[in-house]
Amino acid sequence: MQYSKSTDYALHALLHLGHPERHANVGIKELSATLGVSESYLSKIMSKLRQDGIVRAVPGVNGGYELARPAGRITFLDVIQVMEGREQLFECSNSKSQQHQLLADDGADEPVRERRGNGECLVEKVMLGAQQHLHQYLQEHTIQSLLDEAFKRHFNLEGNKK
Amino acid sequence: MQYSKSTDYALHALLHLGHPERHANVGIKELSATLGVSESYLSKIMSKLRQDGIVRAVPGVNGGYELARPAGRITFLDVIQVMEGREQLFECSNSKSQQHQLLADDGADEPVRERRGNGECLVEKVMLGAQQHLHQYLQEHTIQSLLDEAFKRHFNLEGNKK
DNA sequence: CTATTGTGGACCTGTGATATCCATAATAAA
DNA sequence: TTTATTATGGATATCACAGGTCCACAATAG
Repeated sequence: MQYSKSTDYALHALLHLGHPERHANVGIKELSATLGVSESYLSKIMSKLRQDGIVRAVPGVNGGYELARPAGRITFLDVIQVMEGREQLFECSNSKSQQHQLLADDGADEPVRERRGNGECLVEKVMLGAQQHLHQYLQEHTIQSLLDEAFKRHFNLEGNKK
Repeated sequence: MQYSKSTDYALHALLHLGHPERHANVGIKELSATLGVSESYLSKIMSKLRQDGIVRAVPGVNGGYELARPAGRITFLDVIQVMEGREQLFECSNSKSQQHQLLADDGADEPVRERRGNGECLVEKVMLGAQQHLHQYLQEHTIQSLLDEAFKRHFNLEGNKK
């Protein structure tokens, strides 16, 4: 259970695009060279980011990519969901509510069922909670906030050197 | 990016074993029938749980499985890590610290590097934070806490019916 | 000794991640 | 308008892994 390399590449590419002293359009060549990823593969990723409105792309001479909105409004969650899809973290495979009566007192009049009629599995419920926690955290971190952090460190290091 | 079915099966199997009115050893046949999963596949999963000390197994007539420790000390995280492995949620693939200078001011004297010499990638750092949040949540939920929740609901429903 | 029950290895299949290559479309500059 | 540049999308290849089956073997109770 790990985020894919595509997500890695996407995040780093966006950080490059979000750099304050970038010119408007960054070509796939520059991105490819910077990240050390092949142009062909990286362009697939950028294409996906474009389809989901994270970046804009312009073909032709001097074309390239740029962020479609301010870096502060591109969250980690946004990027991850584009690359990894929006399925939920966990799905109970016993959705047919078969003999899913984990807690059935055999022979009792009122078996306690772990899953109730409304298709609600308690395991799934816990995992949904986990997912919500995760997503909330990922939403609080944006391309911009990471850039800020990087610059903060830069200046701290500068200060220490003197 | 989703937890595997094995994790699903494992959690449900443990809930079955954790049921207060279970006899000591539950055979693979009973588990298989309850979960609706083939014996052969489920036994692989139980084997794994045994190797990691989550359950105990005894072969032979009247053999079967039982929890190796109280249900309150078997957390969701425990189970997930057995089934999914213990790799971290995200790993920066640019570990060779190549030209990973995402924030390099071209031509500036002091390029700000997103990754510093100590192999610390800021993207990875954010993701590690996410992982910690997730793990903390998953550690707070145990097989026992889910059983308790199920029984609580049971009695609430009972009350409503009268 | 025998029936029962878990263990572990070999094997199979489909799917998805990672990646490459190429033809095509769009665009700016000459 | 032509040409060079740059992004797009389809086809394809490879590989690992999830999910699953089958079987021989070991351990155990009666």
